[in-house]
Amino acid sequence: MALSNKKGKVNKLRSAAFKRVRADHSAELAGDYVEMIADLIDERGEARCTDIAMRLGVANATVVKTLKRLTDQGLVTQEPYRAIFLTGDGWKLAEDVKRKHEIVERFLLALGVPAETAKSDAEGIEHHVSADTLKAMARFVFRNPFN
Amino acid sequence: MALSNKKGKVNKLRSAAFKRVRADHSAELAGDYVEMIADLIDERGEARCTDIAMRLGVANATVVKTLKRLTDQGLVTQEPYRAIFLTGDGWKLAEDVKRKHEIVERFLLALGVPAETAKSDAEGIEHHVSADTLKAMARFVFRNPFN
DNA sequence: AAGAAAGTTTAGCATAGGCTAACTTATATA
DNA sequence: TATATAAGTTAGCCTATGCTAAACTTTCTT
Repeated sequence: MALSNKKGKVNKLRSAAFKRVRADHSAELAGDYVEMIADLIDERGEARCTDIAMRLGVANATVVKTLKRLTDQGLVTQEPYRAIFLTGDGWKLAEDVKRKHEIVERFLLALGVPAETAKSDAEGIEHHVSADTLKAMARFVFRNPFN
Repeated sequence: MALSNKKGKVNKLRSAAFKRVRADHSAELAGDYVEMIADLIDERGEARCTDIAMRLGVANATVVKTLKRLTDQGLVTQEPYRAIFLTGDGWKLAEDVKRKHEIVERFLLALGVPAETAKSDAEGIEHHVSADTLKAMARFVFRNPFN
Protein backbone atom coordinates (compact mmCIF):
# COMPACT_ATOMS: atom_id res chain seq x y z
CA MET A 1 0.00 0.00 0.00
CA ALA A 2 2.75 2.40 0.95
CA LEU A 3 4.50 1.06 -2.10
CA SER A 4 1.65 1.65 -4.47
CA ASN A 5 1.21 5.17 -3.14
CA LYS A 6 4.80 5.85 -3.89
CA LYS A 7 4.39 4.40 -7.31
CA GLY A 8 1.42 6.68 -7.92
CA LYS A 9 3.46 9.69 -6.98
CA VAL A 10 6.34 8.65 -9.20
CA ASN A 11 4.02 8.17 -12.14
CA LYS A 12 2.41 11.53 -11.54
CA LEU A 13 5.80 13.19 -11.63
CA ARG A 14 6.79 11.27 -14.68
CA SER A 15 3.62 12.01 -16.56
CA ALA A 16 3.95 15.71 -15.76
CA ALA A 17 7.02 15.87 -17.99
CA PHE A 18 5.11 14.41 -20.92
CA LYS A 19 2.16 16.69 -20.28
CA ARG A 20 4.50 19.63 -20.46
CA VAL A 21 5.92 18.44 -23.74
CA ARG A 22 2.42 18.19 -25.19
CA ALA A 23 1.57 21.66 -23.94
CA ASP A 24 4.81 23.01 -25.38
CA HIS A 25 3.90 21.57 -28.73
CA SER A 26 0.61 23.32 -28.95
CA ALA A 27 2.19 26.63 -27.97
CA GLU A 28 5.03 26.13 -30.41
CA LEU A 29 3.27 26.98 -33.63
CA ALA A 30 1.89 30.22 -32.25
CA GLY A 31 5.39 31.22 -31.19
CA ASP A 32 6.89 30.44 -34.57
CA TYR A 33 4.21 32.39 -36.38
CA VAL A 34 4.40 35.55 -34.31
CA GLU A 35 8.18 35.54 -34.38
CA MET A 36 8.14 35.21 -38.12
CA ILE A 37 5.51 37.91 -38.52
CA ALA A 38 7.57 40.23 -36.34
CA ASP A 39 10.65 39.52 -38.46
CA LEU A 40 8.79 40.21 -41.66
CA ILE A 41 7.40 43.47 -40.35
CA ASP A 42 10.88 44.53 -39.28
CA GLU A 43 12.45 43.52 -42.56
CA ARG A 44 9.89 44.84 -44.98
CA GLY A 45 7.22 46.74 -43.13
CA GLU A 46 4.50 44.15 -43.50
CA ALA A 47 3.90 40.44 -43.14
CA ARG A 48 2.13 38.60 -45.90
CA CYS A 49 0.60 35.20 -46.04
CA THR A 50 2.78 33.95 -48.87
CA ASP A 51 6.03 34.91 -47.17
CA ILE A 52 5.06 33.09 -44.03
CA ALA A 53 4.05 30.05 -46.05
CA MET A 54 7.37 30.04 -47.90
CA ARG A 55 9.49 30.47 -44.84
CA LEU A 56 7.59 27.81 -42.96
CA GLY A 57 7.58 25.49 -45.96
CA VAL A 58 3.84 25.04 -45.81
CA ALA A 59 0.88 25.62 -48.14
CA ASN A 60 -0.81 28.96 -48.24
CA ALA A 61 -4.11 27.61 -47.09
CA THR A 62 -2.47 26.18 -43.99
CA VAL A 63 -1.21 29.61 -43.05
CA VAL A 64 -4.65 31.12 -43.51
CA LYS A 65 -6.21 28.54 -41.25
CA THR A 66 -3.60 28.93 -38.56
CA LEU A 67 -3.82 32.71 -38.64
CA LYS A 68 -7.51 32.40 -37.94
CA ARG A 69 -6.71 30.56 -34.73
CA LEU A 70 -4.10 33.08 -33.78
CA THR A 71 -6.58 35.87 -34.38
CA ASP A 72 -9.05 34.11 -32.09
CA GLN A 73 -6.30 33.84 -29.52
CA GLY A 74 -5.75 37.58 -29.71
CA LEU A 75 -2.20 37.45 -31.03
CA VAL A 76 -2.79 38.73 -34.53
CA THR A 77 -5.08 41.12 -36.41
CA GLN A 78 -5.92 41.11 -40.07
CA GLU A 79 -8.51 42.24 -42.56
CA PRO A 80 -9.45 40.25 -45.62
CA TYR A 81 -6.88 40.41 -48.41
CA ARG A 82 -4.63 42.66 -46.37
CA ALA A 83 -1.34 42.26 -44.54
CA ILE A 84 -1.08 40.74 -41.08
CA PHE A 85 -0.29 42.58 -37.86
CA LEU A 86 0.46 41.65 -34.28
CA THR A 87 -1.52 42.71 -31.23
CA GLY A 88 0.21 43.84 -28.05
CA ASP A 89 0.18 40.27 -26.78
CA GLY A 90 1.49 39.13 -30.13
CA TRP A 91 4.48 41.45 -29.93
CA LYS A 92 5.17 40.42 -26.39
CA LEU A 93 5.17 36.75 -27.32
CA ALA A 94 7.32 37.43 -30.38
CA GLU A 95 9.92 39.21 -28.27
CA ASP A 96 9.94 36.35 -25.82
CA VAL A 97 10.40 33.72 -28.46
CA LYS A 98 13.05 35.70 -30.26
CA ARG A 99 15.02 36.16 -27.07
CA LYS A 100 14.85 32.46 -26.31
CA HIS A 101 15.75 31.59 -29.86
CA GLU A 102 18.85 33.77 -29.78
CA ILE A 103 20.08 32.42 -26.51
CA VAL A 104 19.62 28.81 -27.59
CA GLU A 105 21.31 29.36 -30.94
CA ARG A 106 24.24 31.25 -29.48
CA PHE A 107 24.53 28.63 -26.80
CA LEU A 108 24.81 25.85 -29.35
CA LEU A 109 27.45 27.82 -31.23
CA ALA A 110 29.41 28.38 -28.04
CA LEU A 111 29.15 24.68 -27.33
CA GLY A 112 30.91 24.02 -30.61
CA VAL A 113 28.03 22.98 -32.82
CA PRO A 114 28.43 23.95 -36.52
CA ALA A 115 26.51 27.05 -37.52
CA GLU A 116 23.99 25.41 -39.85
CA THR A 117 23.19 22.74 -37.32
CA ALA A 118 22.92 25.24 -34.50
CA LYS A 119 20.33 27.17 -36.45
CA SER A 120 18.35 24.11 -37.31
CA ASP A 121 18.50 22.49 -33.87
CA ALA A 122 17.66 25.74 -32.11
CA GLU A 123 14.37 25.80 -33.99
CA GLY A 124 13.33 22.54 -32.39
CA ILE A 125 14.87 22.99 -28.98
CA GLU A 126 13.82 26.52 -28.12
CA HIS A 127 10.26 25.68 -27.28
CA HIS A 128 11.21 23.05 -24.74
CA VAL A 129 13.64 25.04 -22.65
CA SER A 130 12.54 26.10 -19.17
CA ALA A 131 13.56 29.33 -17.49
CA ASP A 132 16.19 27.49 -15.43
CA THR A 133 17.79 25.91 -18.45
CA LEU A 134 17.68 29.15 -20.39
CA LYS A 135 19.45 30.88 -17.57
CA ALA A 136 22.14 28.21 -17.49
CA MET A 137 22.58 28.53 -21.25
CA ALA A 138 22.88 32.31 -21.04
CA ARG A 139 25.49 31.97 -18.31
CA PHE A 140 27.46 29.59 -20.46
CA VAL A 141 27.33 31.88 -23.49
CA PHE A 142 28.46 34.75 -21.33
CA ARG A 143 31.47 32.80 -20.15
CA ASN A 144 32.27 31.19 -23.49
CA PRO A 145 31.29 33.71 -26.14
CA PHE A 146 31.57 32.30 -29.60
CA ASN A 147 32.73 35.57 -31.17
CA MET B 1 16.29 38.36 -60.52
CA ALA B 2 19.58 37.36 -58.93
CA LEU B 3 18.15 38.79 -55.78
CA SER B 4 14.96 36.80 -55.86
CA ASN B 5 16.90 33.63 -56.57
CA LYS B 6 18.94 34.26 -53.49
CA LYS B 7 15.78 34.92 -51.54
CA GLY B 8 14.39 31.62 -52.76
CA LYS B 9 17.46 29.81 -51.58
CA VAL B 10 17.34 31.48 -48.17
CA ASN B 11 13.71 30.57 -47.75
CA LYS B 12 14.38 27.01 -48.75
CA LEU B 13 17.07 26.74 -46.12
CA ARG B 14 14.89 28.37 -43.54
CA SER B 15 11.89 26.20 -44.26
CA ALA B 16 14.04 23.09 -44.03
CA ALA B 17 14.51 23.74 -40.32
CA PHE B 18 10.77 23.89 -39.75
CA LYS B 19 10.21 20.83 -41.84
CA ARG B 20 12.67 18.98 -39.67
CA VAL B 21 10.87 20.09 -36.53
CA ARG B 22 7.60 18.77 -37.92
CA ALA B 23 9.22 15.48 -38.85
CA ASP B 24 10.78 15.24 -35.39
CA HIS B 25 7.37 15.69 -33.85
CA SER B 26 5.82 12.80 -35.64
CA ALA B 27 8.74 10.52 -34.74
CA GLU B 28 8.68 11.67 -31.15
CA LEU B 29 5.71 9.74 -29.91
CA ALA B 30 6.99 6.47 -31.31
CA GLY B 31 10.29 7.03 -29.53
CA ASP B 32 8.64 7.80 -26.22
CA TYR B 33 6.46 4.73 -26.46
CA VAL B 34 9.17 2.24 -27.27
CA GLU B 35 11.49 3.67 -24.65
CA MET B 36 8.78 3.35 -22.05
CA ILE B 37 7.88 -0.16 -23.14
CA ALA B 38 11.54 -1.15 -22.92
CA ASP B 39 11.75 0.32 -19.42
CA LEU B 40 8.65 -1.52 -18.30
CA ILE B 41 9.91 -4.81 -19.65
CA ASP B 42 13.22 -4.27 -17.89
CA GLU B 43 11.58 -3.30 -14.63
CA ARG B 44 8.82 -5.86 -14.45
CA GLY B 45 9.10 -8.31 -17.28
CA GLU B 46 6.18 -7.00 -19.29
CA ALA B 47 4.64 -3.80 -20.53
CA ARG B 48 0.95 -3.22 -20.09
CA CYS B 49 -1.39 -0.69 -21.55
CA THR B 50 -2.38 0.81 -18.25
CA ASP B 51 1.17 1.41 -17.11
CA ILE B 52 2.03 3.20 -20.29
CA ALA B 53 -1.10 5.28 -20.01
CA MET B 54 -0.28 6.24 -16.42
CA ARG B 55 3.31 7.14 -17.11
CA LEU B 56 2.40 9.14 -20.18
CA GLY B 57 -0.52 10.81 -18.41
CA VAL B 58 -2.93 9.85 -21.14
CA ALA B 59 -6.17 7.85 -21.41
CA ASN B 60 -6.05 4.14 -21.91
CA ALA B 61 -7.84 4.27 -25.21
CA THR B 62 -5.26 6.68 -26.54
CA VAL B 63 -2.52 4.18 -25.82
CA VAL B 64 -4.42 1.42 -27.56
CA LYS B 65 -4.85 3.53 -30.65
CA THR B 66 -1.23 4.58 -30.77
CA LEU B 67 0.00 1.03 -30.23
CA LYS B 68 -1.96 0.03 -33.29
CA ARG B 69 0.03 2.50 -35.34
CA LEU B 70 3.30 1.33 -33.84
CA THR B 71 2.37 -2.25 -34.64
CA ASP B 72 1.72 -1.21 -38.23
CA GLN B 73 5.11 0.48 -38.26
CA GLY B 74 6.73 -2.74 -37.14
CA LEU B 75 8.00 -1.50 -33.81
CA VAL B 76 5.71 -3.43 -31.51
CA THR B 77 3.91 -6.75 -31.36
CA GLN B 78 0.86 -7.67 -29.34
CA GLU B 79 -2.04 -10.05 -29.15
CA PRO B 80 -5.48 -9.06 -27.93
CA TYR B 81 -5.72 -8.68 -24.15
CA ARG B 82 -2.06 -9.57 -23.72
CA ALA B 83 1.09 -7.66 -22.83
CA ILE B 84 3.06 -5.63 -25.36
CA PHE B 85 6.46 -6.50 -26.80
CA LEU B 86 9.03 -4.84 -28.99
CA THR B 87 10.28 -6.05 -32.34
CA GLY B 88 13.94 -5.92 -33.26
CA ASP B 89 13.46 -2.49 -34.76
CA GLY B 90 11.55 -1.49 -31.65
CA TRP B 91 14.45 -2.43 -29.39
CA LYS B 92 16.89 -0.66 -31.63
CA LEU B 93 14.87 2.53 -31.55
CA ALA B 94 14.39 2.24 -27.80
CA GLU B 95 18.14 1.95 -27.25
CA ASP B 96 18.76 4.93 -29.45
CA VAL B 97 16.24 7.09 -27.67
CA LYS B 98 17.43 6.02 -24.24
CA ARG B 99 21.02 6.85 -25.13
CA LYS B 100 20.03 10.26 -26.40
CA HIS B 101 17.86 10.85 -23.37
CA GLU B 102 20.67 10.04 -20.97
CA ILE B 103 23.16 12.26 -22.69
CA VAL B 104 20.78 15.20 -22.80
CA GLU B 105 19.77 14.82 -19.17
CA ARG B 106 23.32 14.44 -17.92
CA PHE B 107 24.33 17.35 -20.07
CA LEU B 108 21.72 19.59 -18.49
CA LEU B 109 22.85 18.50 -15.03
CA ALA B 110 26.46 19.22 -15.91
CA LEU B 111 25.38 22.62 -17.16
CA GLY B 112 24.00 23.37 -13.72
CA VAL B 113 20.28 22.88 -14.27
CA PRO B 114 18.39 21.56 -11.19
CA ALA B 115 17.68 17.84 -11.30
CA GLU B 116 13.88 18.03 -11.59
CA THR B 117 14.11 20.57 -14.37
CA ALA B 118 16.80 18.62 -16.18
CA LYS B 119 14.56 15.58 -16.23
CA SER B 120 11.57 17.49 -17.46
CA ASP B 121 13.42 19.56 -20.07
CA ALA B 122 15.31 16.56 -21.38
CA GLU B 123 12.00 14.95 -22.28
CA GLY B 124 11.19 17.81 -24.63
CA ILE B 125 14.65 18.52 -25.96
CA GLU B 126 15.93 15.02 -26.72
CA HIS B 127 13.93 14.58 -29.89
CA HIS B 128 15.28 17.74 -31.49
CA VAL B 129 18.96 17.18 -31.01
CA SER B 130 21.04 16.35 -34.08
CA ALA B 131 24.04 14.06 -34.07
CA ASP B 132 26.40 17.04 -34.05
CA THR B 133 24.76 18.61 -31.04
CA LEU B 134 24.59 15.30 -29.24
CA LYS B 135 28.28 14.85 -29.77
CA ALA B 136 28.99 18.33 -28.42
CA MET B 137 26.85 17.57 -25.38
CA ALA B 138 28.61 14.30 -24.74
CA ARG B 139 31.98 16.02 -24.97
CA PHE B 140 30.84 18.60 -22.47
CA VAL B 141 29.57 15.98 -20.03
CA PHE B 142 32.84 14.14 -20.34
CA ARG B 143 34.80 17.27 -19.46
CA ASN B 144 32.40 18.49 -16.77
CA PRO B 145 30.97 15.40 -15.12
CA PHE B 146 28.26 16.26 -12.66
CA ASN B 147 29.15 13.51 -10.22
C1' DA C 1 -16.95 -22.04 -9.70
C1' DA C 2 -19.27 -17.53 -9.53
C1' DG C 3 -19.08 -12.88 -9.20
C1' DA C 4 -16.39 -8.69 -8.66
C1' DA C 5 -12.54 -6.04 -10.04
C1' DA C 6 -9.16 -4.84 -13.17
C1' DG C 7 -7.56 -4.35 -17.64
C1' DT C 8 -8.36 -4.07 -22.81
C1' DT C 9 -10.80 -2.89 -26.78
C1' DT C 10 -14.22 -0.49 -29.71
C1' DA C 11 -17.01 3.29 -31.14
C1' DG C 12 -17.68 7.87 -31.67
C1' DC C 13 -16.33 12.48 -30.99
C1' DA C 14 -13.09 16.76 -31.08
C1' DT C 15 -9.09 19.65 -32.34
C1' DA C 16 -4.74 20.70 -34.65
C1' DG C 17 -2.27 20.89 -38.57
C1' DG C 18 -1.31 19.37 -43.12
C1' DC C 19 -2.89 19.19 -48.32
C1' DT C 20 -5.20 20.39 -53.19
C1' DA C 21 -8.44 22.59 -56.13
C1' DA C 22 -11.52 26.17 -57.18
C1' DC C 23 -12.74 30.82 -56.44
C1' DT C 24 -12.27 35.87 -55.32
C1' DT C 25 -9.76 40.13 -54.82
C1' DA C 26 -5.82 43.18 -55.60
C1' DT C 27 -2.11 44.78 -58.30
C1' DA C 28 0.74 45.62 -62.14
C1' DT C 29 1.40 46.20 -66.98
C1' DA C 30 0.27 46.48 -71.84
C1' DT D 1 -8.51 51.24 -68.62
C1' DA D 2 -8.64 46.37 -69.36
C1' DT D 3 -6.81 42.35 -68.40
C1' DA D 4 -3.29 39.05 -66.89
C1' DT D 5 -0.85 37.63 -62.91
C1' DA D 6 -0.22 37.37 -58.09
C1' DA D 7 -2.10 36.90 -53.62
C1' DG D 8 -5.61 35.55 -50.39
C1' DT D 9 -9.73 32.72 -49.26
C1' DT D 10 -12.94 28.80 -48.99
C1' DA D 11 -14.27 24.09 -49.19
C1' DG D 12 -13.34 19.58 -48.52
C1' DC D 13 -10.26 16.08 -47.59
C1' DC D 14 -6.66 13.40 -44.55
C1' DT D 15 -3.87 11.89 -40.42
C1' DA D 16 -2.34 12.22 -35.65
C1' DT D 17 -3.48 12.65 -31.06
C1' DG D 18 -6.45 13.41 -27.49
C1' DC D 19 -11.05 12.24 -24.90
C1' DT D 20 -15.38 9.46 -22.75
C1' DA D 21 -18.54 5.79 -22.48
C1' DA D 22 -19.77 1.15 -23.23
C1' DA D 23 -18.59 -3.59 -24.17
C1' DC D 24 -15.75 -7.37 -23.59
C1' DT D 25 -11.80 -10.42 -21.44
C1' DT D 26 -8.98 -11.87 -17.87
C1' DT D 27 -7.81 -12.38 -13.24
C1' DC D 28 -8.56 -12.39 -8.48
C1' DT D 29 -11.33 -13.52 -4.39
C1' DT D 30 -14.46 -15.63 -1.89
